[in-house]
Amino acid sequence: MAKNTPSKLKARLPRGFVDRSAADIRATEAMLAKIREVYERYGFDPVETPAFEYTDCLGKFLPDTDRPNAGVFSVQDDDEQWMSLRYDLTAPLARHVAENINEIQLPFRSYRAGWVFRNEKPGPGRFRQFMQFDADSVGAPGVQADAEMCMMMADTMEALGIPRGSYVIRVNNRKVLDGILEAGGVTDSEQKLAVLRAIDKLDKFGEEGVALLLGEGRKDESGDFTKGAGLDSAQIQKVLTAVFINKIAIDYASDETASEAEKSSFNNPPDAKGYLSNRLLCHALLVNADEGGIPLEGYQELSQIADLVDAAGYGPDRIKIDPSVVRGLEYYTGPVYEAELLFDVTNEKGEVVQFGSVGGGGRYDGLVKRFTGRDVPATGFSIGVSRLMSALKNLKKLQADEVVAPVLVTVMDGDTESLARYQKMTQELRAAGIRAEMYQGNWKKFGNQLKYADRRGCPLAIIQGGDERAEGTVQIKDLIEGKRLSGEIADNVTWRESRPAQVSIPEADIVATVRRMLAEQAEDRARQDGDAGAAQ
RNA sequence: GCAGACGUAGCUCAGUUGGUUAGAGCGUCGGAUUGUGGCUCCGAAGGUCGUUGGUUCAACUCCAACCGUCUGUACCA
Repeated sequence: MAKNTPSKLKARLPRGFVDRSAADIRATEAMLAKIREVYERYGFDPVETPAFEYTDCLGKFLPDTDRPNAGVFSVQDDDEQWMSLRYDLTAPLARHVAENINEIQLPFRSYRAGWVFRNEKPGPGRFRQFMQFDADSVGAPGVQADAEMCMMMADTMEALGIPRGSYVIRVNNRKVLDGILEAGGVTDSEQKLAVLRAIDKLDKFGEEGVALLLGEGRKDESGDFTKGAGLDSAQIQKVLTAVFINKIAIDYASDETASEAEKSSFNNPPDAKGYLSNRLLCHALLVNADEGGIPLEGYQELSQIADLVDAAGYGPDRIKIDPSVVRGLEYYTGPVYEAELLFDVTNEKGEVVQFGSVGGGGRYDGLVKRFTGRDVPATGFSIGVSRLMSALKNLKKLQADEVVAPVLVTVMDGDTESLARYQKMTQELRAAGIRAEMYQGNWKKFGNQLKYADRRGCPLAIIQGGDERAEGTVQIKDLIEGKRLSGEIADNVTWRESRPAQVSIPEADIVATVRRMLAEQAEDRARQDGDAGAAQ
């Protein structure tokens, strides 16, 4: 017999993309709400741009004829213009501001959450579609705008339930890195990039690894060789000293010189003997830079940020000046910052994974100017919502209060008059604000209706057959309690006939009874959660 | 992009020095039980062994290419 479906279509998800479950969506929504609340409180307003932009507006990735989709997903419009799916939310914002520059009142403070797309190799925790949540101040030239961004990031982390000490916002300045390279005699742009990449690998390969990458290169465990930046040993030393200064020369503040913010961060993390002072660190950086012949402007800006956040009560446990922060290679022109989690993140297999940053940003003074020709300084940051969510799952800080499944109104008789009665009961429950649904499958198999309710996690089932209707009652079955009782009954006939956890009530009392039973179940859940919490 | 490992049922995995008809557990569906979930028992469906080509009397097994997954690495706005 021939196969009747010879060319059955295979259902498959494109690699690097995921379907999202109800639980994921609800958790994401909860996170977005918390982030939004912080941004709103800081006086930012929502603005949204579309997923597609003309490719030339997005930045450096102009489709070339060989690989038009390298890095970004691109398509050609009817008129042959190249369009691309956005790969971040910053470039589209710059386009929006430039296009509406005459209507927009600067400084323009806005936020947006949205999906972005990158056409690159997916890996664990790395997808080709993921969500970012950005906030930007456009037309804000001073470092006070950058300092504000850092503080807002810190507040956002805490609003999401990440305790102080479990995250840190690290701040650097692109001008610092440029200055170091300049003083080190690194002028070739390829070489500059190689140096920045090497510095960025600190958390992955350690200081020795970075030193190798700054020099000849480094061989990884599989024997693959990565070519280095080719600096000589004097240059390497200069770069390492300037960049890793707070690792090399840890300079703890004494109580006499500490600010209130620094004092409040004392002993946090708990076993720390003292604390690094952002202000003293910046002082040391300036002195060092001066001696090393490195331009001072970047350091002066960092120093201002240190003073600003300190005065606002943000200690180095929350916002830390760190000259090793690199942050992307493209459009940043001044302060750069990134949010890092300080607790271990484990994957499904229970292994600790390198997590990296969960958000970052910086000053991009040139981005709007590309369109307008006039200086429009801007600064902003982005939170990687998808990444952060997988980390929060770990910390058990995800919105835990599960949405309770609907009450199921079962169907005993399928004639229109009966169906109308069931439908009316369902609507009465809904009108009372109770999630409810009428069984929509094959009603003739009553066992399947309860099986459905069980697997769906329904808390209650409403049952009214001919007998109940004749006496004007309904049965309400507590499926949670019934499940518990099932453990005590081995024989199926007894199990069926005993109708466990089932009450008979007058039809008029459905809403009140359902409401009461749901409340009781909620109390039970709360008690169990409490017990579980206490046991930990 | 580069290197390596892997690819057998919806899932987790057996298996074959190349030889009739490829197995198990779990899951799914049906029945025992036409008005009651779970347990138990009985039964069924589900595979061109990743794809294509090659070697061979014979390929799930050997070879090649491709596709996909995973690991490392490169790139990462």
